[in-house]
Amino acid sequence: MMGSKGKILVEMFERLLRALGPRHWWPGESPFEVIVGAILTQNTSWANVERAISNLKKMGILNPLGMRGVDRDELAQIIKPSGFYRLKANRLKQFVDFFYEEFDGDMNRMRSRDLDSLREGLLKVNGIGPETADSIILYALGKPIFVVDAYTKRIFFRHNLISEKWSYEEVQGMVMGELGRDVGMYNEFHALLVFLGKYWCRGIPRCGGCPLEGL
DNA sequence: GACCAGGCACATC
DNA sequence: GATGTGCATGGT
Repeated sequence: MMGSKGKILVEMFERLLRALGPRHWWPGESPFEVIVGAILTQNTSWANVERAISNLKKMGILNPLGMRGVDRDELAQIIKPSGFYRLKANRLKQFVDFFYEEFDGDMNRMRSRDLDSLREGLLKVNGIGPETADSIILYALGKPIFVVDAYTKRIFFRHNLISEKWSYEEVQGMVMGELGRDVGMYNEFHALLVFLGKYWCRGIPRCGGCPLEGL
């Protein structure tokens, strides 16, 4: 039996999907590209990440072997447009090290690890926090975990589903408890919330005419 | 020129 | 556990 918050969440999801259509997330041609994007987009606009991704593709190093081979300082210059570039070059290197140590650079092997131990492992990598770990698990590996981000918190708070001070795990736990495990829905819901946050709350009008008006 | 963007680690209290 | 700060580019 679904709680009252669950009903609001479902209504929210259905309205957003109907009004905005499927978002086809995550943009990226491979799981590895999705992971790199997840790290590069930390506190950074996606437009800037796209430039960095495009540079990586041009250099032919948007793959595990290529990224392992490139020099850290050179990598930093290549991803410069994404901002925090020295920091992020380190983080990408740390992830690739982890990827080879734990999974021998094999995405299928990574995918075959169970969700909880995978999340635990990812969180130990310096530079991978809860949102990045969950984005990797959901969007690169297709496992059922709900991704929380700044937009999600803001929208849920404004619709009285959470308080402002709920932790990441509390928000995530609420959603997963109410909705049950559904990879397809988690995928679409998070994408829709980000889209709404970017192009409606900030971009175009304000609250007037918003698909969630009155909820 | 201020403010923001699909966070995270680390220092300090 | 809560709060503050550095990290850096490019768009509005």
